[in-house]
Amino acid sequence: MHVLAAHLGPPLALFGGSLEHRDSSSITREPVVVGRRAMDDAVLQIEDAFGLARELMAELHATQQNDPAYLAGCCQRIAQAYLAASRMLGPHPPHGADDLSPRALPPHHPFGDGSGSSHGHLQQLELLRPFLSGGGAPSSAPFQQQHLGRLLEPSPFNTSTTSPDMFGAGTSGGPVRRQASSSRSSPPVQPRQHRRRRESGERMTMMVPVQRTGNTDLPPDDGYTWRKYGQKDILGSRYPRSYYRCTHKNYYGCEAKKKVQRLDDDPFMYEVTYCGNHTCLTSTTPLLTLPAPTATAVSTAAASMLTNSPTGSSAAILAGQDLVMAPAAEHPTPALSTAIQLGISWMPSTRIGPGAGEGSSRAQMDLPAASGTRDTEFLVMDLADAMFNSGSSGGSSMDGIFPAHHHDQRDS
DNA sequence: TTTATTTGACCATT
DNA sequence: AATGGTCAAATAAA
Repeated sequence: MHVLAAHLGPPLALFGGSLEHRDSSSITREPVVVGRRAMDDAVLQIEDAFGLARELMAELHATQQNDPAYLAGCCQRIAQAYLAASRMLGPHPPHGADDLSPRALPPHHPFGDGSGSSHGHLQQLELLRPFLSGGGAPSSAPFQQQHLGRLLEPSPFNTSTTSPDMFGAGTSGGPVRRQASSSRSSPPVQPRQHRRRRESGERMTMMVPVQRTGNTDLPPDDGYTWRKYGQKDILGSRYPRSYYRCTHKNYYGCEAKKKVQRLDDDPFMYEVTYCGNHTCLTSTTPLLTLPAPTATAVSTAAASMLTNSPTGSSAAILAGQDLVMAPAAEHPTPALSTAIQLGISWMPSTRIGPGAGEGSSRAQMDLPAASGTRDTEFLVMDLADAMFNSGSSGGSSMDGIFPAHHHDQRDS
């Protein structure tokens, strides 16, 4: 419960906020003709399905797996994911596929719309998975995946096996573009694989005020650690746009990204666009400082958020540690409010030390607090998590902890 | 020495 | 061709 609530922090707040639900039309597609893009999407879909299956496999050997309803839900999600892939690959859906007719988005894509289908509720819960870190039924072991996710190795599809263009185009194998300035002897130069700009489907945009303390040039911390990988001047915008990816990409293959851009007409406000979901799972420990909400309340909040129109006029503003419901907000459900409050409470405890602003991308250290309700396993998890978060994100110091997780050699 | 940021080039998409 | 997104060498910072 604590653990679940921990991940209802800032990210969950996004769902009640001034989101712009952007839909990439390329995701909703007709599968009849399997073109290259459709094929790519199908592969991604399969990867997603496989990831879910892996999670279930890992969980089967974990501690709390004997909830039939929960397991059934897991199986159903996996089946949905595979069926989605199947549909993308051909015009003839398998028998009974309609019942499980998935969405056009990958099963755990955070920002799918999940509306209008009979299984919308399930989808909606699934959409929250990266934020809830528990995609199961609300009343059944809702936070198992919190730990499950950390036990998981990086998914195979997060390596270069299936997406070499995205993950394997590093200095080790890919073409060297700046050979003139490179002192290394370059390996046999192959034609650079065209970088496929993965269609992340939908993105979520929110307005975030500048930090009110410290360096106001930094966009506020959102609870995750990010590493800046680019900056671009945008046509018609006074301020450049910054590109961030999750700091933990190299170890957990976390593909979460975000773009941050200052608004022209309001320099004290940032537009933050999140793309992709976190597979790294950030620290669970901040939860310990919270009063424990019921799993039902949290799950209801999540579902309520998602059943509300994502493009609704409710404007949640994440202001560093504050999340403010703008006056224009439509009537948020009580559960929604609860979840948002959880998010608020979560923020301050996640940062220790200077440079906590996201711009600095400094590591965070979350020390596990004593809790009589958590068993030893959880404490070990927290310890590992603390190590995870305290360690540098890309360096060799992590090798001793997660030696097997080095799939992306690009910038290591 | 290690890690993060900067920044210009490259690439995909429109 | 224009534009936005990403890569990766160079550089800065810790």
